Amino acid sequence: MKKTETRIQKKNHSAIKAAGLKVFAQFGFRGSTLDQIAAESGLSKPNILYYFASKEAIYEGLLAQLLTDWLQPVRDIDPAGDPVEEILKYAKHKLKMSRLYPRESRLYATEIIQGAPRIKSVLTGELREVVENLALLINHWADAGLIRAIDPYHLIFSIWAMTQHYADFDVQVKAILGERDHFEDAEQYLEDMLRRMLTV
Amino acid sequence: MKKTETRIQKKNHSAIKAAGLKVFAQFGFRGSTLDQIAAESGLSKPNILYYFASKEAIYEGLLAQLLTDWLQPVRDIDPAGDPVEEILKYAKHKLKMSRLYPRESRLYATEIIQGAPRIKSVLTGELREVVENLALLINHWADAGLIRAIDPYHLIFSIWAMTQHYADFDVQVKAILGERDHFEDAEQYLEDMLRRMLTV
DNA sequence: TAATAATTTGACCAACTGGTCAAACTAACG
DNA sequence: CGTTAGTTTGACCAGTTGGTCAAATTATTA
Repeated sequence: MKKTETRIQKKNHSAIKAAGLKVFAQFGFRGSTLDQIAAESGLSKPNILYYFASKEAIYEGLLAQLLTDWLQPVRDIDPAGDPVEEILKYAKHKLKMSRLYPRESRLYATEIIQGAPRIKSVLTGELREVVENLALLINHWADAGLIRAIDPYHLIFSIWAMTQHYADFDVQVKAILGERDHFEDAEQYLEDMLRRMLTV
Repeated sequence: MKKTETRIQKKNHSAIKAAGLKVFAQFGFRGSTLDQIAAESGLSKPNILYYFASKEAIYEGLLAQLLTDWLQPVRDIDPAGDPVEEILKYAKHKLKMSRLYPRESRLYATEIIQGAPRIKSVLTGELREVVENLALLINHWADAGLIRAIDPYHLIFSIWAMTQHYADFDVQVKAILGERDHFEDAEQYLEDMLRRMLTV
């Protein structure tokens, strides 16, 4: 492939992606403008289009990156590990992502809320497959008496919902709890919840 | 006040609000256009602006309605009732709202994700107050030994996150579970989770 | 039914949109 | 240092945006 990326190219590509992430995560695809991304990145609009073919290309690049980053940790769950600890590890990882990369979470949320027009095939393809495998594993663990019998899909949804909530609804959480960091309490709560749900 | 609302006014006001809800919930404020709302409502663009002062007026009307609808059930929680059943009743009500009015949930989600520019004062005002009272009540119940000691704020967040997830991430849920209704299973899971979290 | 009030619309506008392009500029390299 | 490849930009374009307005149409009521 094209490993030949100039120093300038590298810098500007990432500047545009960072700016695009910031803007798209807040306003969604249709609500965002190239002018906003230009202003945010410090580049001119034509200059942005020199590095990316279109507004959509920036957006789709971000989404693609995101999806691989999110799917991997699910795949990394070890079937041979301790079930409760493996699920807990995954949930904590997801929560950490919400704390460190809330914009990515919001970008994904806006895309899904809008009906996932550009990634529906990934949802019914890769994502579904990965989740199905995890569900099988959880059922297997339950059958082996290692965890309590539980609906694996809704368990997964509850982990996603709770962890992403702290990124997506950050303003609301802060309006209620104040500005100080609340992720430690959230982790405590999440761990408590999962342990109670998974052990008999 | 102006109780004098014509038959036509009533019809068109609600047609515009319904169309606005549909469009805003999908694309957010900035991503939505009056032309879309016009097409969706079957009215012409100037006609819409005859009933609402601006695009923003439609949006803010929807948000205001939504907020009062969402705050009321929290206020309706009965301090004299059975703690677990009261919390369960609220959670189930919230889940039913997600099933019956997913657009309202998505509209709220987009607004919050975008930083809640138009309702931040409500969040730090009414919402915060209502949540604080509920948190006090939950702590009170715990002190009385009626429920397990638990972080009331994160409990509330987990209820919100899980219930709204089924509305906001509907496409994703359906991509994984298929198209058939999954709210019954969700309710079962939610009830199981809350009972485990609230009882010793 | 005639007059009045409410409703609807076509034509229009200035600002903004994503995107183009030739020309100017800058970095890299022999 | 000169040439070439890579970068940046101002000017521009056609389509869309929220919103206006006078005129036409329709409903209400005396």
